Amino acid sequence: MSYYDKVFEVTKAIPKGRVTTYGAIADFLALGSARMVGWALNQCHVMTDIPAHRVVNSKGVLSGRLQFVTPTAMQERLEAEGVEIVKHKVQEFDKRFWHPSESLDQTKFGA
DNA sequence: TGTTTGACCACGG
DNA sequence: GCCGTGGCCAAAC
Repeated sequence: MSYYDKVFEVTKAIPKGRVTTYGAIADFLALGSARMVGWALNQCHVMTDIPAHRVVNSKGVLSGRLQFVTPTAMQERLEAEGVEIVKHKVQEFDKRFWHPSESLDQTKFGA
């Protein structure tokens, strides 16, 4: 399983209405850096089953929105799941933040 | 082989 | 708020 497959697995495991960060995924998978996560997610546009809109940067900002079909698609999809977005930032980010270790077993991802 | 780029992060000015 | 710097690792050129 390559590192981006792990990123996809974790991303797909993000609960609806919750968000996580590139850094959290990188930390959970011990990939070495959050940049790998961003790069992997950049590839996800070809994957139809990856909720990449639930992944934001460390400040809760939808930094990847420009990679979606439309710059607003990411926000709209999040709002459809109950996540409020203002100025491209997740509201109540600390409450909506989800860490992979909260639901996943790290030993399943390579450890 | 070496350089640039990227949906990042943290810190500093 | 903006920009620069250093670190991170893989892909593309």
